[in-house]
Amino acid sequence: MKTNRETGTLGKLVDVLDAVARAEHPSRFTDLLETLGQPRGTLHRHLSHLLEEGLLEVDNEGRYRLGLRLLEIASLSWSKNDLRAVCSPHLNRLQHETGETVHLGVLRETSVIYLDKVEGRQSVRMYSQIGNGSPAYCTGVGKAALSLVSDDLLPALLSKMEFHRFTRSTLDAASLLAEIKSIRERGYAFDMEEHEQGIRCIAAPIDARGSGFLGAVSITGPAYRLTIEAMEAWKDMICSTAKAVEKDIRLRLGPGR
Amino acid sequence: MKTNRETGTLGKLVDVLDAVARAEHPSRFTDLLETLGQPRGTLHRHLSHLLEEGLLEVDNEGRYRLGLRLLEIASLSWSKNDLRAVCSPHLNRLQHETGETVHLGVLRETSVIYLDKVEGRQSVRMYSQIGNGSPAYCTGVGKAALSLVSDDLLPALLSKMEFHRFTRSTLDAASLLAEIKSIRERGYAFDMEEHEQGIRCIAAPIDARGSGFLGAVSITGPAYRLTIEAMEAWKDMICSTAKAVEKDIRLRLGPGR
DNA sequence: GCGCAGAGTTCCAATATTCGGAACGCAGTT
DNA sequence: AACTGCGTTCCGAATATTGGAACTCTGCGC
Repeated sequence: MKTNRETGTLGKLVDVLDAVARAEHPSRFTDLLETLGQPRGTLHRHLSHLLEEGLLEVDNEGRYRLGLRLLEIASLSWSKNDLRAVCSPHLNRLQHETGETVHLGVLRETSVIYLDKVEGRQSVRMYSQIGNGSPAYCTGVGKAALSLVSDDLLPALLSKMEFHRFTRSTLDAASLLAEIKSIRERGYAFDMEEHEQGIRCIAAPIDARGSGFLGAVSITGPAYRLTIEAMEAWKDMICSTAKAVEKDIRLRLGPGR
Repeated sequence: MKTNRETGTLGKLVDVLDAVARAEHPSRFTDLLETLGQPRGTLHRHLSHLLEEGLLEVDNEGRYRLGLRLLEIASLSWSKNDLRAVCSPHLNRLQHETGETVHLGVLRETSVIYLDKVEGRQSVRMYSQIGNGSPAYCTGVGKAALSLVSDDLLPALLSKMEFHRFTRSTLDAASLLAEIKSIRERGYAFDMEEHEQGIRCIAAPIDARGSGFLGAVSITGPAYRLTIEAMEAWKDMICSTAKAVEKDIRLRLGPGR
């Protein structure tokens, strides 16, 4: 369980945050002791420091939760995200023209992090949230973004993935590579209920390498509305949206100091 | 600029995060050097560690931004927040019955942090405000929450506030205390365009001391719709919502392990 | 009431990290 | 070629972290 990074104290502190974040229930001291394998004294000091900085909170029964300070900082991170800001009007337009839920996500290692979302009017409640990480290999946004990864980096990335079979249609390691090739040819990606049964999606990649991101926009909805025909009808719209975003990014990054 | 906390290394690292978060534009090495007053070598190491952990990102022009990792962690923090979860259905109902935007916020020191928001109109759930901190003394949610603070803690809290006059109606230190007293009597708070010209709000306090929070729900909207009459008509609804939330919290906290 | 077990806190000498001044590299300028 | 702004690397000294162990405080069972 010892991740070997060269980040000294910070690494261990982040480990603590992570353990608290991932835990199913609010963690008690002893739970963390076991999860992290840090010595008692050390863990205790880590916890008090994190508490004092507001990154963690503890209730009167000694259960640790993530602190509000994190929300506060992350909210700033979100509001200042360039890619998100550039995409915002495009997402709204896409939502308006299709009536379905529209997402913006970026690739981070082997998962997708959703940066923004505009919900459809007729919103069937789907679980997807801003900041949420989902596996790249079984989401439209993820596969579209993966299609931008260059061939020399791809194998390393794929080898880091753990392929869990969420539905009957979830791809495995072998078929993913083929899928990526065909996404490159088509220029857009489908998610045919590969992550969640009954939920489909069509996504187009956004190459924002210049600003350090590979991402995608997607249109998501229930399978009975996102028929093959509907998706065919929208493919040009979503691809041109992605292109428009890429252009906006170049414009903003070029002159903008 | 040396904040004297006893959090050793962590304190300095958080300072760096904070500096990057607060900066108007993405910061360069030298900017941070000046803002933080840390020695070159030290700052350099701090930055590389934060980079390696994904808490910061740097573009090819050496400008630092907050990393996505923060969004990811904060999203977990948000989704697991008990108060938020308990309130969610109540907020939806309130939004539905009034048609206006509904907020949930909690008090953190002298500011309010918004935990959730249900927007009027297309029920687009935006992250925008969530996590955002606003001053407590000039927002409905803030003043309602302040009304729950006990008299012996209040002076210390008030003395930490900086009263900035956002609009003609923004309260100052003197009037805030009187206002808090009358909120206690009434049981709910108004924001009569005290933070933003043309925006009003009515809020009811939520006492979740048991789980460590003081908060409030609010209904926000333009002054021309939130007339005195409209707010009068909603006061019972919002107060009973707050009471219902408090009851739900007790239920959930009591038996809940 | 007594003692035991579990959970959390405090202590402190040994050690590994951090600190921070100074020197170095590397553009782009004059 | 010398200069200046910007960032990186180095290394002895200073300091924070480490982690074992002892201590406290419950609550529980006998």
